[in-house]
Amino acid sequence: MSQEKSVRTCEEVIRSSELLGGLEDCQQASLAAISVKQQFEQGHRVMSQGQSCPGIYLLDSGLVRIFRIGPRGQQHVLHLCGPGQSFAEVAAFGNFPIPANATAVQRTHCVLIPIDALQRELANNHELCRQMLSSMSLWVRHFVQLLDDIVLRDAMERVARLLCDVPCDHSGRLKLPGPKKDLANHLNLTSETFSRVLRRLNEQGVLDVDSDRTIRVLDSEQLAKIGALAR
Amino acid sequence: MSQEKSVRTCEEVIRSSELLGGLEDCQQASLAAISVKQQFEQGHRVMSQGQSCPGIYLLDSGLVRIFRIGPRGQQHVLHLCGPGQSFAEVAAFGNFPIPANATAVQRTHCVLIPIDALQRELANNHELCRQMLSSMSLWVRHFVQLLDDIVLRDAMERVARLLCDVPCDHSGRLKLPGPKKDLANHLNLTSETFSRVLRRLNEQGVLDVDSDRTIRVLDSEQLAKIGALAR
DNA sequence: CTGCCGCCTTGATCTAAATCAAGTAAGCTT
DNA sequence: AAGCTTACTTGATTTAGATCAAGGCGGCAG
Repeated sequence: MSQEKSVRTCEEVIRSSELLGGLEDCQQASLAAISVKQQFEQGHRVMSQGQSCPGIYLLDSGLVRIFRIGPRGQQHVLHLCGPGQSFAEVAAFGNFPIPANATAVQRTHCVLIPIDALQRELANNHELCRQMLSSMSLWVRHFVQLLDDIVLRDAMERVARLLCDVPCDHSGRLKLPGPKKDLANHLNLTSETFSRVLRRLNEQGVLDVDSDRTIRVLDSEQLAKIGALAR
Repeated sequence: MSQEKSVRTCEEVIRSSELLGGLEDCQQASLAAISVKQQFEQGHRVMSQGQSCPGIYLLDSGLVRIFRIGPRGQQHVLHLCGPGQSFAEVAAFGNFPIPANATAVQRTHCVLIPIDALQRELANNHELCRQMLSSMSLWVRHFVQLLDDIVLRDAMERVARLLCDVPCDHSGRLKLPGPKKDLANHLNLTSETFSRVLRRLNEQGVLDVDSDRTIRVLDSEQLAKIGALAR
């Protein structure tokens, strides 16, 4: 139900993507021309570490878990990739093998911009290059922030931060962008700890956990303070 | 003593830098033409979070600690920047305020490529753009690796990895690239833990700690195994 | 309807590494 | 040479969060 989103064209997906949405129409069109639509069922592997990079994936709908695996088989979720976001860009621009794994958390529709066409475009299109350089800089900054969220902040601070970053409707209601266990893991917490933190925030009157993945923020002031929003 | 390195010209420093060493001579020359030499004394602040980015710093000699500060004043060392390396590139390319602090660990000589000249060069020089895009991709990969070293590996594994990455002379002797406390902090360990891990590796016959910052690797096989070098 | 399987919650216990607390040693400045 | 300071080592104790264990609850397959 509500899976009729896949009617969007490649060009529409490109236009509404964070990575390429800023390009001019003609550039978007030329990328769209050589793009391919792909669909992944829930739980299916999208790519694996070490593979050569097929290109850039842009998400139309669904959710993809990007993760790495440790020496004892533990997973770490680098990124929960939602609609409008992209993955495998880093390997595509850097021309190295895929550095992480990806599986579909839900059924997912996406557009693949094949690597060779992309490289051709990059070789010719200076403006594209400049924009992607800027995007990659932001991406470095993002990971640096994640890194020292994990290093410098405790469990409650990390969760508060996450909640502050999730878009929130008029009445302070927000929807978690994925399963709690994946969100927790992304913050380097167990789902147990995540759950306990939410409860404590609830007890302190900062939050109200509605239905499963919906949360109402009662005191966004306090939440921001816990998150220590002096980046 | 041995501080006579500062005789190198801007162009020489650019040529031997990891970031810009791959450029053509004429490009290097044009950047050198507008570069400025700077010197920082031990302990001096080079830049602070939130400042606007003055440009790219390339290290000629010395050592710079790049770090962020947590809500309780704790530091996290993102990068110990040595000769040939650079810092502030990310903010320069992304055009945002400096996201970290920097102080000189020792007296440091470096070359600053001012931001405006750099931006001009980037606007005109497609090849430069492409190379920097590739560099930033590698930089993302680097931080992702650091991130899940910290998340997925225990203290001994992290230290083993660090030691494997440090260049090592013919007879297995290597020199730590900075003070132990900074290296430890970079791996999200205290210097106490770092010290204890080295002792254990010594007891296990993998290492022999020579003088203060020099270590002889006795069993590099074993060291690599502990580091789980299946990236 | 029933049984199973993920996801989540909650409580009890455990543990890796932090923190605290002494030192030692090397490099300075005076 | 005496006195500082900074880097490092080593041991004892603490702790945040992980792990283990036991349900609860909702969805969906049969």
